[in-house]
Amino acid sequence: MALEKKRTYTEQPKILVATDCCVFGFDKGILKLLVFRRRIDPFKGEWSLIGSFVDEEESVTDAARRVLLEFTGLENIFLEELKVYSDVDRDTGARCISVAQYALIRINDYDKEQVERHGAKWFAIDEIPNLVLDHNVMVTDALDRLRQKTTRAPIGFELLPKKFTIPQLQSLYEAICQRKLDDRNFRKKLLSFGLLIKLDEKDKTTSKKGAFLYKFDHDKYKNLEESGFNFVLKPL
Amino acid sequence: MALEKKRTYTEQPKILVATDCCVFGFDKGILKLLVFRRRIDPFKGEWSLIGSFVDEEESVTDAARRVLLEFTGLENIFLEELKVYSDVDRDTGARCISVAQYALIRINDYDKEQVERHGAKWFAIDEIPNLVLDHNVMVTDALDRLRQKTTRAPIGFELLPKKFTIPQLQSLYEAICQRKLDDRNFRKKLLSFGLLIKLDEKDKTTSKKGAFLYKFDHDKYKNLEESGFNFVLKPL
DNA sequence: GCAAAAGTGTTCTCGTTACACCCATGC
DNA sequence: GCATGGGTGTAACGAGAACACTTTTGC
Repeated sequence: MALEKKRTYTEQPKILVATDCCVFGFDKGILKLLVFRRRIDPFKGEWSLIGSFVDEEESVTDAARRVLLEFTGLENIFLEELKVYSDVDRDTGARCISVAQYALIRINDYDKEQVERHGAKWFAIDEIPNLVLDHNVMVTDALDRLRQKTTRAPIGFELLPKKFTIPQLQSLYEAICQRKLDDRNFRKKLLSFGLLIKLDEKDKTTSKKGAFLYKFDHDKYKNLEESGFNFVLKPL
Repeated sequence: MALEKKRTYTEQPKILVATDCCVFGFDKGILKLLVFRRRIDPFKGEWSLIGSFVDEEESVTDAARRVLLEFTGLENIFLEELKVYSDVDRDTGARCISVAQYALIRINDYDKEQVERHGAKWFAIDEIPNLVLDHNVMVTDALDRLRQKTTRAPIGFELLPKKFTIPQLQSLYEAICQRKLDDRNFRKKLLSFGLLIKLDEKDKTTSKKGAFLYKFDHDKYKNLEESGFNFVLKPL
């Protein structure tokens, strides 16, 4: 009866708690992950997710937002808990559990200087190098989650500029789903939600004709969501 | 630059890590939660989820399985991580983060003596009392997750006896979804997966005619799942 | 013989899929 | 004027929703 013996908080073992963050970005049709050179031993200098130990005076989320701000200069970005990695020997440096998270950022918004100063680098998701500890597993799990979640919530928009074109949006979903989608059906479906606001501007960087820019209507989505609406993109 | 200063593991703050488990059962058409009387101060004697601190020598999952075994006598039950609760002041006893989990058990399999010895009790999910700390929030979140998950994975079966009838299964889904389902459509859909094995026995406890018993075909499901099959029950 | 739960089929609707051509423009 | 990517409509199909009656048997 372990619990019978341990009646007070002070007799309990304390544990190192870290949080590691899979930061995804989307650039020119390619989904990318931000990694950096680890600064502490063991494995100092090897590729690692962005992370930190959790401090006494902050929640796990606070800690994750703190490192994200430090590494990218960005605040108010999409961040969601993935899962806890707590195998006793997962970290060869010390017993340490890690709360993995994933974040989605607009790849052109971040502070490039800040990123470079930290030795961070973007890798295409199919070219991710060996990472320290169990970080490659975290990335695999995060990608699975991202694939699931994007089909059931409009979080893909977090990876695009505030103003985007339908072809851009489609290429994002194609990168996430790892397959080609039908132009007409994709456009029809996305517009049918009534959540995209068509602007009077065109983006001409990818074609001579130019593609109309849209904004995602966050307010309308919030309202719809509260009244039981479900964003569902595909039966996968 | 918090990280610049903190270069070694040994300078890091350690934190108490607990795991709390929402244990669900299903009995006579009602979804229930197992809670118990807390044994440590503060709030000693009040209703609480089943939980424990995580030990140096075990993973979070190990800790959860340890308390589940201790409280119910059950092993090999469905257990999944929910999320981490880590607000700095969530626990008034000490800084402590908790990894919430949820478990599904066959309500007649557990060891009743063991449960009573721990002062545990089943509550219908719409009659759950005030629980200590943030445990009521955990339960709300666990119910949301359970509702989501049961529509996308065949985990409902974990709450029923190994042999069950279609009407039983339907009443389970009705309890989880909180609404009446159509008999014919439900039966048709569930049987269409080809994952239920019809037995030669009937259960006569709820009707004179008796209803045929079925088993869930776990092996077949594993195979189908690997080849990309998705169990999808409803678009919610 | 009747109450009470188990079991069974069909139609309608709507969303998903598949598919091919014209449009606007910079060069 | 032509190459390039943007934008549009329709028909066939399949899955989900709605809906009512027969069967079995213990009392």
